[in-house]
Amino acid sequence: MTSTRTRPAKPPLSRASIVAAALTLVDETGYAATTMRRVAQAVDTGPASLYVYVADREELMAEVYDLALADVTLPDEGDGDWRARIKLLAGRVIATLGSHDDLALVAITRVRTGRHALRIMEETLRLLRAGGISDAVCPWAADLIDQHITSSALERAARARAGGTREAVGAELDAVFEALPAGAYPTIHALRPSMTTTGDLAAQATWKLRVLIDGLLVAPGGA
Amino acid sequence: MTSTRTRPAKPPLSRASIVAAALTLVDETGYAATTMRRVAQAVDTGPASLYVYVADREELMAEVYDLALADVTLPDEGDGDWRARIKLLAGRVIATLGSHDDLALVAITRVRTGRHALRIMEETLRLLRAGGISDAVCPWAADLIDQHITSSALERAARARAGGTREAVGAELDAVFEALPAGAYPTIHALRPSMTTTGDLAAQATWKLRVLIDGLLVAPGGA
DNA sequence: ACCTGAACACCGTTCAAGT
DNA sequence: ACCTGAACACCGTTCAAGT
Repeated sequence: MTSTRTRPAKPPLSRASIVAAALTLVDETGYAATTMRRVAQAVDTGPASLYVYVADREELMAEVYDLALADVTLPDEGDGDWRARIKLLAGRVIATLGSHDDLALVAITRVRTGRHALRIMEETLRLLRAGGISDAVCPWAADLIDQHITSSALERAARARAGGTREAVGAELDAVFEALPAGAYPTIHALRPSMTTTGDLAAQATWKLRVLIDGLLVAPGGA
Repeated sequence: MTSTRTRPAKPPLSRASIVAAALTLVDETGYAATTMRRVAQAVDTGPASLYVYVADREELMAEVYDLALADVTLPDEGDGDWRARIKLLAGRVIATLGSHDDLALVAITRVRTGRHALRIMEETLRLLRAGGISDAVCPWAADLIDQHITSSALERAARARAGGTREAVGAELDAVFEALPAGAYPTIHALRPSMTTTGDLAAQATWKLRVLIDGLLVAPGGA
């Protein structure tokens, strides 16, 4: 015991500690509420000090995004063929991003060049190529999968945010559909039982990935 | 000439005129820059006055979103079978939304129950059903298509925003890929020629829709 | 040389006070 | 009854002035 301090010195400010604090804040208070001022508060400094380590909020959030992706493990040989592995990988990214509120919004406004984003992109392309998808089409396919991941993560985050009110949201939407004139919207009316009964969300997610990945084989450049 | 006024009286404030002014502002200055204060300025009043006609910015933007969709024409009998028509419809919605900056962001934070959104949803479901997609799966397919429309519109808006700097963006990304160690990212490295050469954007968009729609037939509940 | 208090130029929304 | 000026509680970012 060379020190008599009863509380540890707070860690010195650094880019990594700021990014980590921001991710925690995203989880605790949401993406929109994670402001530069609140992040500064979380690391016990003033907002101006953050700008020594990050250029702006967008850059900070891009770092937070990539930190979140660090949790994604790549599928391995035991996980099946290339299609099964791509589906598994995409599912994992959706689950991970979707658990951090609207963090996936970063993908909409930013080209992501972070370490983990690249790691996942490399593996996606590798699997596509292993599956015989032509070189010209691989980037298109990866982009399509990435679009699906982003929108699905945001959908999942919205659902998580609704949380306990999930039934309320479903009921509200069902009420909208019920109120629609059956003459003008016959199909919505007829499908109403299946429209709101989101039923098995996992089955729906799996089905979507199947359409996307198995659909690669029917498009030109597919096999 | 019963009036001697040299300038017409400005139209009285109304929900419709506010929404129309907001859409114009989105086109001229962008989605994020379309603030309540600027919309108020455009209709020659103070920001507080808007709240007589709309509950908040989110509701206003939902109205703007639906107004934009008014421009989308549904395909007709001459446009081919159900798959061709769904692709055509989706393509039109993507083109329309994508031409109004990030207006498609509305779809991420909101359940859209506007007149035109419902009109398009009804037609999508009708075509899916006409194609023999099972009732249980139709809502899933419509949702998948809707996700694709939203993310593609946002991608297109981002590209339009880059505008003249398109080559610069591509070159920047290519530089990132080139700088990657070929050892750690062999596939990205190998595919680099095809990665940035976005080549024919229209062909890519068509290819994606083909994967999605033709993929419906290979998934369970498809035919 | 490094850090930051205070300020700048904005936001969305509310509500008391006017007409 | 309807409308709105002024205020409230925030933002992201900058920079002069400190240590």
